[in-house]
Amino acid sequence: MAIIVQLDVMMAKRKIGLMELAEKISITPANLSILKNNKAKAIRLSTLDEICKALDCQPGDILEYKEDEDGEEN
Amino acid sequence: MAIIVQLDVMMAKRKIGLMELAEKISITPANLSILKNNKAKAIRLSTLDEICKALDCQPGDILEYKEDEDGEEN
DNA sequence: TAATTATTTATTGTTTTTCGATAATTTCTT
DNA sequence: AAGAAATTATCGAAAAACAATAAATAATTA
Repeated sequence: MAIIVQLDVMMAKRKIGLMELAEKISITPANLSILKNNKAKAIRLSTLDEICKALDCQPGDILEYKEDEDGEEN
Repeated sequence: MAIIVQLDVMMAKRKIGLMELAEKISITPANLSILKNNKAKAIRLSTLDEICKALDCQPGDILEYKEDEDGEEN
């Protein structure tokens, strides 16, 4: 797997914490944390939508395709 | 919903048709068509990965957040 | 125009995964 | 140390991917 979810950067830029963002996009902090730390295997476009709206950014600011280095499974 | 899947552009750029891409990423043409025409409600990161790999592009080339115009449901 | 190919749409069933709810744990921060 | 924030884990329900398939529509080509 070489798709990386990079929420940290935009969150820092917007100065918003996980709790606050979670509330804004109506998702539990637990699930947002999973998303934030690349533990999610899929994402609903509606969720991506909420995130982009809340952080005022594009999917490309959050999702990155990185050439497979070794040592990844999935 | 304001997340748009824009596969057409990159496919044209790479001169690859739906059938060929579908085979490359190991998904049925039917399902790829659904994805291509914004009928999908979610996407597996593994699928996004395959697409980026096959089209040699970034998620941001394929996914776009567009401010809600009216007349969309979901 | 007819035949062929590519694409879209629809249906059904299986499997995967999100997501809420919750609790416990760990990591900041003050 | 105490409180807040973040992570991790578990369970169950609902949603959705995806395969397989078939049928319909659009596009291409002979």
